Amino acid sequence: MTKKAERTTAYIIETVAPIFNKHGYVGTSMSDLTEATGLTKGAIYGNFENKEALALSAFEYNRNLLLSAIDAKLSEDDGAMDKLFTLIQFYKQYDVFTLPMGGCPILNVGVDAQGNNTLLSAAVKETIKDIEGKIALVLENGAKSDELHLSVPPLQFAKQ
Amino acid sequence: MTKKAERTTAYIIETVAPIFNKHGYVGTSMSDLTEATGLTKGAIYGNFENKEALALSAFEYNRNLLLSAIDAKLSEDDGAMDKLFTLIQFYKQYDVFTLPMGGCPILNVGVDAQGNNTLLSAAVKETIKDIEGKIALVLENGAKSDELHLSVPPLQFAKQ
DNA sequence: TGGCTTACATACCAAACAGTATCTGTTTTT
DNA sequence: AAAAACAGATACTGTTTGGTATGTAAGCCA
Repeated sequence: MTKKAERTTAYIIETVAPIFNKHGYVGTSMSDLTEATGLTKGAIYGNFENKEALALSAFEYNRNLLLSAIDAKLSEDDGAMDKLFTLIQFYKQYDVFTLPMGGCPILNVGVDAQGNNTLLSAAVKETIKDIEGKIALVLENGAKSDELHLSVPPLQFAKQ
Repeated sequence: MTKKAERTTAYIIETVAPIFNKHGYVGTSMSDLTEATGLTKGAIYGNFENKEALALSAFEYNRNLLLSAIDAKLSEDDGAMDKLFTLIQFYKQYDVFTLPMGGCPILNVGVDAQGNNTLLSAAVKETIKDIEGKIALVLENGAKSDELHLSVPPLQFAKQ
């Protein structure tokens, strides 16, 4: 059986992730989090070093949700063109997908952390590169498509 | 001669606008603003009712900067297609234009105020409609172009 | 130039902030 | 079942928050 603390750590992240995503880092207070989780500050600070570490974990949680959803969509089809098509389909209903986590985490955290939080900002940039890499891979594997993928990928995320 | 208070009110807005735009509403403290302006809280609260009113004025200041820049670009040419072209040119160097005001105010304030600030959020929506209206007008005036302008306009701003 | 008015500074407030030291109850392990 | 380890609650810290009441100096008009 998983240790008690591991479960509450996961529980905290799950509960806290959409709140951080909606209200931003500075816009989310520890009181908001204790209220939402039903736990106390002692419990939260027992599982996370500080607020920033918690926010980082929360972002990574949302980020993984998003990345695995993309991976799932990409593995549905075989052809490169088909992959791209379902990916575009996915981004067309992107807002309903990101609704439960409080909007696009990349956009929200990206804007929020811009001038405030170095660590979060770096994590966002890395995630964007990750997704760009995934798309670039699809393009490269499809030998029929040209190499315009250098300028196109960034536009994909901004659309939402 | 303009009254003293009017000038300091304008000075406060000019100084404060990029700060609010960069750090967000909650991310900007009154201390940040007193430090940046060199004034005291008494001075600021003498010219603005509260923090929210100040943030709103700051956004409207950035918004006007943006809108008048668009208007200036649009009045350069005559033909509808030419107007659209220079508009796209403008959005291609949009990031360097919005750099002095701390990034795109619509995106920044829009994301920041999403779940937090009703007034700011409404002001952003109104601004987006304004810009959409300007583009729609260009499309309508050019009789040669179709009426795809219902779905296209929203994409223009997200690109940055 | 005098006296009224406006503009700004000073000093302060209660509330909320992130964070922590300590204690107690509950799991594990032996 | 007893001992050791751990998870979580309580109660508190110093600091910063937005906001204000009062004091003072500058601006303005007669």
